[in-house]
Amino acid sequence: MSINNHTIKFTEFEKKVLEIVSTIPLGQTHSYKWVAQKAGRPRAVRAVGQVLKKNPFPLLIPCHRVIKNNGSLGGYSLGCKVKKSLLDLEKFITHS
DNA sequence: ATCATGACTAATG
DNA sequence: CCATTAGCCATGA
Repeated sequence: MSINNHTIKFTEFEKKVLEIVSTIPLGQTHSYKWVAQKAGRPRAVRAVGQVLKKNPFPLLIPCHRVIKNNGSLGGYSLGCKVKKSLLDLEKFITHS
């Protein structure tokens, strides 16, 4: 039994974005814009989306905590329903 | 090098 | 509140 030694190639931009998203604490949410800014590319908002869409480890990297600037959900690789559920759950947890 | 692709945003009707 | 629109950008083909 072995785990394939796949080498995942990351772009600097990707690494930065993923890293940043990883820092978002439980129960909190931020916009794609926010991430873009933190990554030093204030306008690369759509690009951020691209990265999150390819997110290798959903759940491990809390990309579900990233929503639109206007407050609406935005998308999610595993489905918006899941995203919403997770956010509700986390809100519930941190609110208890 | 060029082009299409979005998990976006801000502005407008 | 909904629809459309132009601007913007890192990627991959």
